[in-house]
Amino acid sequence: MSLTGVPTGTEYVRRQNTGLVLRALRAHGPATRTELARRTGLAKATVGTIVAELEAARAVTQDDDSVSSGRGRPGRPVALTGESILGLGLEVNVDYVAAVALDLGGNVRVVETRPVATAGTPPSTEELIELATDVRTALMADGHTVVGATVAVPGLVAHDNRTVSWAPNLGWDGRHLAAELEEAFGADCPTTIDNDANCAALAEAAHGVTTDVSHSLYITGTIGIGAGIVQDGRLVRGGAGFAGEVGHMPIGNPSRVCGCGRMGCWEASVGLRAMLSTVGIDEEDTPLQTALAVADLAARDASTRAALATLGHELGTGLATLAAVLDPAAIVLGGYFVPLGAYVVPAAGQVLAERLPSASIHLPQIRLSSLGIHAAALGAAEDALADVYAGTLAL
Amino acid sequence: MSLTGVPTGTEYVRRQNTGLVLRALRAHGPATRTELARRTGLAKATVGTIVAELEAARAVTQDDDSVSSGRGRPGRPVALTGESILGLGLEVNVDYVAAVALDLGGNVRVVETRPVATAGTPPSTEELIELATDVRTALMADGHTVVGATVAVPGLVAHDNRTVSWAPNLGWDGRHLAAELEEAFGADCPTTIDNDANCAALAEAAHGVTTDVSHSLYITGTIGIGAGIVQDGRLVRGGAGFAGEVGHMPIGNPSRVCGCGRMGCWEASVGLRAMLSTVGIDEEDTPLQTALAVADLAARDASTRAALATLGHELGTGLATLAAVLDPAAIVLGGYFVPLGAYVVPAAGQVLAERLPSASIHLPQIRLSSLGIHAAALGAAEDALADVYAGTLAL
DNA sequence: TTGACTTAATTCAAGAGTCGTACTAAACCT
DNA sequence: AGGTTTAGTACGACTCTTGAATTAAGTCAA
Repeated sequence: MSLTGVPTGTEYVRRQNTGLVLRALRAHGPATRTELARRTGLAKATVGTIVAELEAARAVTQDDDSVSSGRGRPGRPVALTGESILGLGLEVNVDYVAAVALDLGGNVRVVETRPVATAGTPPSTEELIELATDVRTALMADGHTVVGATVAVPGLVAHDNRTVSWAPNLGWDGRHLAAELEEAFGADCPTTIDNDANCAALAEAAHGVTTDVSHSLYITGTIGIGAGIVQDGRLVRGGAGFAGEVGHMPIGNPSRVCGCGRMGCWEASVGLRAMLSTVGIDEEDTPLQTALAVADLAARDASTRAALATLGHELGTGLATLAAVLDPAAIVLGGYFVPLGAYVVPAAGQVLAERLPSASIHLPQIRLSSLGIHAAALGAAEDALADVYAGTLAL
Repeated sequence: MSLTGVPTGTEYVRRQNTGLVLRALRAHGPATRTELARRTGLAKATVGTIVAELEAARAVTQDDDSVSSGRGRPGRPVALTGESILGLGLEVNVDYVAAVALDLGGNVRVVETRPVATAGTPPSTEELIELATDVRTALMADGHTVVGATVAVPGLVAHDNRTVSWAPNLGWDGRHLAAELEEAFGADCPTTIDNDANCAALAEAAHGVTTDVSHSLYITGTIGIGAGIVQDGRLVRGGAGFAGEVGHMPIGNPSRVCGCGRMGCWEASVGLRAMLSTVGIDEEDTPLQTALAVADLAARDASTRAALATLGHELGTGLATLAAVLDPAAIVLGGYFVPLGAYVVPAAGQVLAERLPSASIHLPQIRLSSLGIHAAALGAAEDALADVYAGTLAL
């Protein structure tokens, strides 16, 4: 309990209220100044000056067509513009690097994916930096301003959100990735790093299936299992930034050997490899293709369906544990679970309901991710814009 | 992602900075205005006006003895006073109700415990209200101001922090406890409710063994097992307020029958009853007395020590799971674990270390609670003062 | 077509805060 | 007794929000 907080001045108030206006525009769409005053609780005069400032910063634009609501002077709505301020989201994975640019209106402006240069080896830092700088320079050439970048990494990210602590699939121990990217960008483009599950959780909360709740849990499902935890709209990161490393929880079949060498890890029961070995299918190029092949088989074969139900049972056991600890309103399954949802979710949901700590506790809903392959990159872009919506960033 | 936040004015800035000054005084003790300016980063003039305001509100007092540091005009330090502003913490348990009054300086002014009126039955709401009003009127007669009250309840508390959702040990389903207490207090004394594990976690973070970290996990150990989760100095409460209900996680010996009727709940392996049945001792009046008796036996008997080590192993399995999810810097064991720490912690720590998701992750320290029986009530009192330190409360 | 009406947006002065500078206060040192 | 040094205050400049007054821009009805 050391001293926390910084001295606050009146400019802080302006920033706070600017963020409020931006969030009001994002949450409920374009609106006149008067309507914004109603939404935010600010005085009309205040909204007026804030909107003027945002207009000068090219964050919002005046809609030309004035909207009349019957009587009186018609209002001139302002809308978040996609032309100026963008957040850049980057994603590194074992077989590709990807970039997503998101504008203030919540629209995806750019999506670019590049497969790894030499197949079989993970991408190098250079490949990521090249993609990032390419996309950024292209955007700037079009007159956009990239206010920040965030990289989603499959691995442990230190609490400073600037250093990769451990990414065994990439072989990137302890890299100062954020600093390297900032240097490559040259100019002012603050860059942070985050875990891919965290980013995906943010993406679902902002654009996916958990926009309606503020406490959610995202489960990645590939070879490893990870979690992104959202509580009160904010990510739970843990003391050192390593929260959500749920793949190696001692849950599920205790006799299964995990890739980490231990026995009984959760991902040894519900990870992709475990699923394949119970179903008896070979791995394809990507987790998603593999899952689709399994889904195909399950549609025809009852024993495959039974195996997937068993896996769903183990999945539910872990979800019940997580739900007891975190009490999420919704749990989102991502990765390979998405194509197999029909076969896995019922069993998981049943275990979840059975193991609820008390009947008074609302059963968390299990939902399937809707964002597809670029969830993490999208969440990273959202994160890059977070400072803008928070009002922290001077525009 | 709905619209969050409220309009902010300049008075908000004052409140924020007032909280900053109060926290600076709490964290590092009495100080002159100049020293406070240095600690907080505020201008000397600002500190001057804030201190004057706090003095008028009788929150701080001028130390009479001016402290000279060699040259120059000596400073006149101000200190948080214990005479005026107090937080009232209340605790309900199966066999007693307790009250703790805490002043701004962090000193406990009053501790009062009342055993349940009719032995064998849990306390009634009336007994709690009587204790609360008695203590409060006595404090007010002495000229103190009670700025708020918080009740620690062994059970589920709804997210509004005003309603008990489920307290099977008390038989208090759905009570509007906060409203009842506020009515009994009559005047202005905002009252909230919180889970006892949450309160104890707060107490340890403010006055116990986790003052040095901002991410911690508190485990209660009585008949049931609960957890209080602190992340970034704030409690993690979950979507409906039910986070930390870890007693019924499916962890540990799956063949053990839990009091809830299910199999394999964690508390069926590490709860007090489970411990007693493995050790072969009868329950005494309170969990603590029971634990002391067991500790006594363990000091002499090797098989008891072995049984406790086994229990420690199951404890460690659950802690490893929790650590993987939450990444706390420290884990605090409370309740009956405290007297048995020497026999239980080594085994638990070993499992925790073995099951760490990655070698890159810092091993959470296992610590024993230092606050004794009144941890929850103390944490409740701390919670009642939280608004003051946050600067939210007008004094 | 014109004037009343209604609603949107801006202007303006008042009030609340912080901050840096200048100034006063209170000790010690020589 | 006067100089030096540090603590605390007074004051004007600046920022920000707010409510009231004012201006702007439509509809509606006669």
